[in-house]
Amino acid sequence: MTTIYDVAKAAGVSIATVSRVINGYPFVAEKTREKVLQAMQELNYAPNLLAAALMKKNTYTVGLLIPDISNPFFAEITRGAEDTANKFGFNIIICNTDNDPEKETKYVNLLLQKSVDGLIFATSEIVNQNILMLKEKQFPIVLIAREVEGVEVDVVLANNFQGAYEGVKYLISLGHRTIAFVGEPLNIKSTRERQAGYEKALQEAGLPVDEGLIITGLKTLEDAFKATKAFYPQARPSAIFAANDVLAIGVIRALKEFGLSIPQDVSVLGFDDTIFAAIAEPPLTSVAQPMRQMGKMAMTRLINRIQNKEEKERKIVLPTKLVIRSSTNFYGG
Amino acid sequence: MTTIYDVAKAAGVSIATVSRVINGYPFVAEKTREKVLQAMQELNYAPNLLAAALMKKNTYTVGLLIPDISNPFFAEITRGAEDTANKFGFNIIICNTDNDPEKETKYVNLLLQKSVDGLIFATSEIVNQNILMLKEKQFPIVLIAREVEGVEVDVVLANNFQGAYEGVKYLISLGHRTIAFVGEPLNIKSTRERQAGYEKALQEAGLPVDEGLIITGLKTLEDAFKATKAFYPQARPSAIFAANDVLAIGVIRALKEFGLSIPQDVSVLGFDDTIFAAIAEPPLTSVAQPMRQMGKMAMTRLINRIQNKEEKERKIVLPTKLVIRSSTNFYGG
DNA sequence: CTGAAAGCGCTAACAG
DNA sequence: CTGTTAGCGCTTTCAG
Repeated sequence: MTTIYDVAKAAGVSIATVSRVINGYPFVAEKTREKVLQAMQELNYAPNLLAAALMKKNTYTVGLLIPDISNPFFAEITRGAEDTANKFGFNIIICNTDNDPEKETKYVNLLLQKSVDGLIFATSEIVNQNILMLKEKQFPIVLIAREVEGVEVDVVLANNFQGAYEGVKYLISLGHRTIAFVGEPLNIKSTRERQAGYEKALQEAGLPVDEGLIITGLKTLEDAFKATKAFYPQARPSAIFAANDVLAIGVIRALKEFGLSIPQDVSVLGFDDTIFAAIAEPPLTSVAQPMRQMGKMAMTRLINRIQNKEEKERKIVLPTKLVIRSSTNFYGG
Repeated sequence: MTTIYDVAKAAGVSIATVSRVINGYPFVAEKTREKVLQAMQELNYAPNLLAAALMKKNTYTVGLLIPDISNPFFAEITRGAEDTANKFGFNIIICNTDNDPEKETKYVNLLLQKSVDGLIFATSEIVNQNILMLKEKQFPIVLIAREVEGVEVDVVLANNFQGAYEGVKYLISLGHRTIAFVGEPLNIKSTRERQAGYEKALQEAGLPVDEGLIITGLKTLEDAFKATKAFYPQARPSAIFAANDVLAIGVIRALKEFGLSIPQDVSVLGFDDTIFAAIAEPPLTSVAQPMRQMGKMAMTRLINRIQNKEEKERKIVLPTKLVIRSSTNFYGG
């Protein structure tokens, strides 16, 4: 490994001068700079960032804690985050927490020992010890996709309420009057907001909010499949709003087993607009969360915070967008 | 930040001794060890791994270069790799290269400056400068999913030939006699191997290899869709083997537009068994690559290499597995 | 078994 | 504008 000493010797200057040109320090004679630059080139020198970090107190590395990278939703967020990290010369360490607080804590501690400059959490539903601790230390963090109440921290998320509201309004505009809501567990705030948006749209249209049409607590495609098999025969909605794409696919699968056609017999609306929506059969109309954009914003925010700690915490709410494909149609159409 | 000096002072020993207990050095008096441990506890001390790395020459961080984390295939590999990295106390930095050699080079250089202990490449189709350079430096690397000819490096991949062979044999056992092959560009070695497996199965069954039934050079769902629309009417195979799941979905979509039912009219076989296979309609029979396993093996191998550099390079070929779902059926069934 | 001392490769005052 | 000198926080001889 060639070090700053080798360069200094080759260029006939002191290591301080070499350090100055490495870091673009302004008051270096043009001639000296050139000598140094040339020596660096010739020796194929690249500064050891570990050593630099030890003094400078930053590593240009941040951690990204997500439940599971194999979930396309988080993979998209990660892509957005990594792209902008890269743009600013940062790298990201990814950590799959599986929503396990202990795993999360272990990761956080390890990353702190490695002196990462900041952390993005795409994982916590409720405030936890880690976030509190980091917040207290004034360590740069930003939360993504899920809001956490009770602490002032930066957070970026999509407008779940508005997205659901507009999606259901669209179904109503298609002539649907009996619209079911199929969602995840209610302890997730985004589920509650999506449900609220659904109800608001109904109410605004003078339609009743029927408990029998609201099924929540569903986590998997299978759950949605079974729930639909169970509730559809009595309820017979003409449209179903599923609070995420995977649930929507479970719904569709169950409907098909009843011999129904989508969207001729029943319209189905999803949420998230992950890759699943495009792959589904029929391709799913879905409320798109700007996943990459969320990753991008979160990272931008984090880097900002890293470089300028005194900024005030902010909640950034990104708009959703209804992506119309083939799973929705006019009532009776 | 509390340092090793604080602990030493609190425990009434030298920093050398503290360092020894941190690193589990054996010859420390039990009493001393306990004093130190207690001081560490009380001060809530955690060693600065950056400083340690500067001396020890390892960071317990490795880089993972993939084309795109938002591609479920690579996301699965990443999950497998991260899990085992974590198990061994390593972290991974992920890098999306988009198959761009320049981006790759930039990442490699940056990661080297950050002193990562090793690198996994899930990206390179052909030998490139980066790999050659790293190999020459004896820097620990392992390649994954794609074989690269011309260098001796560790590589882990699935048995593409065998997988294709068995998949097509299965179609033949179902009674199919006219089986098409729909694949990616032939400059990708895995495509060539899958095609070879397909041909071997046909030949072994005494079936002709018909050029008109072999379509390659396809990259996207759209490509497969269009290609199928174009070739199906003349060729009329009773089964189609698509060399990956996304292509299979494109094929199915085109077939449905012809008013055909899957698998009653045409059987479709995919490859990879990504999440898409389960989501597809109908759920896809697919040759599964053990993606997580591949990530796991690659990481295991890398860590081995990091800790024991003189090992010999190896090529690890993992078996595939045919996952039968609903897109395949008896000929005429 | 333990401590002193020398560095890992770099940055950051401080003189000059 | 440039060099000297302290470290950053830790590991590792080398004595003892």
